[in-house]
Amino acid sequence: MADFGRLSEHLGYLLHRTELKLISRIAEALAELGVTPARATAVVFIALHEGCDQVELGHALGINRASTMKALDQLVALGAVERRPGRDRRSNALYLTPKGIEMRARIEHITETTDAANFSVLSEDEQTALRSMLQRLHDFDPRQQPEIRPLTHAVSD
Amino acid sequence: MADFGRLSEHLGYLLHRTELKLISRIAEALAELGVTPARATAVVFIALHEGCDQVELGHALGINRASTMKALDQLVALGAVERRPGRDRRSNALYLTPKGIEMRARIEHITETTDAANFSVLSEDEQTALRSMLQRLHDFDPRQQPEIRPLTHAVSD
DNA sequence: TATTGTTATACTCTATAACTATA
DNA sequence: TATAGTTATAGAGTATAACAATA
Repeated sequence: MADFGRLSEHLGYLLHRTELKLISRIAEALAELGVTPARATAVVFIALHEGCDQVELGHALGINRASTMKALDQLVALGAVERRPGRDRRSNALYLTPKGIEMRARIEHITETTDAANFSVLSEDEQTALRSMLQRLHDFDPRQQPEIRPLTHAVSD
Repeated sequence: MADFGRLSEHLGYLLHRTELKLISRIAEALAELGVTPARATAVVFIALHEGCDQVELGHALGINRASTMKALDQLVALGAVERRPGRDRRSNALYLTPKGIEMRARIEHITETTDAANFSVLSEDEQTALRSMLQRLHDFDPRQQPEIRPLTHAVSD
């Protein structure tokens, strides 16, 4: 890594640079299926939530309705997903096609294999500790923490 | 986080989702300076490598010459960076302006403060362990590892 | 009025390719 | 020939805004 001084020691920056490397390997491995990591995530979500609508999918992926449309159009063009009539006449119900079901199996295999290789540099105990830390970092919101106030009597506040 | 089944347990996916959250907070905090995390990284690099040329900057940022141009044009427009004549008549030497120097100080303050808040959910020991793990994950290349061969005599190979 | 899908449009970031000037 | 900067163009991914159909 290039010299970025103190930045190189920042946990946030290290996390960022590491993530870039790991996701590029996942992307490379998934390319044989014709999907990006984001599209693969959509396939997995639809598999686990058969009949969900586009709003639900978009919410899970963290993108809006218009972007969800484009992502879905790609997966429909790949023959992996189909839109069926939904719970009312406004909404679609999303389902994997047989090709999508096979794709999902291959996605899970590829991501698990790649993940295993990427993290094989860590011991089992380290991987457990890392998972715990990442879960907490993900769920933690520093803005909801109370300010630490000095234990002195302020003259005015 | 939405339900992604086994994917939610993958270290790679956890790392990815966590990184998305943390970088959005850094981006939000840096917005007051008018820079993205990537532009801020460029400012820090130029500060540490005064007189570097655009190729060196692009290499450090992991983007090509054309993209480096656009990034630099933005920083020049902000008044943070200037292009001076370089070591020969083809190349530019990049320097921070006084405004860029001040910006760099504020960038370091903001990123350190935000990082401290983001990671405050972990103990000091955990942060040390995390840093060690991220360093190793970053430097590790699973493709350069020898295949594990079974300890049997193969009939043919 | 609110929701769902859709379309058009635009913005950001990146890349490729080609050009200029220098080496 | 190779390198540094530049410019034009294109692609992927995102967003906003507006519209139609439906609730």
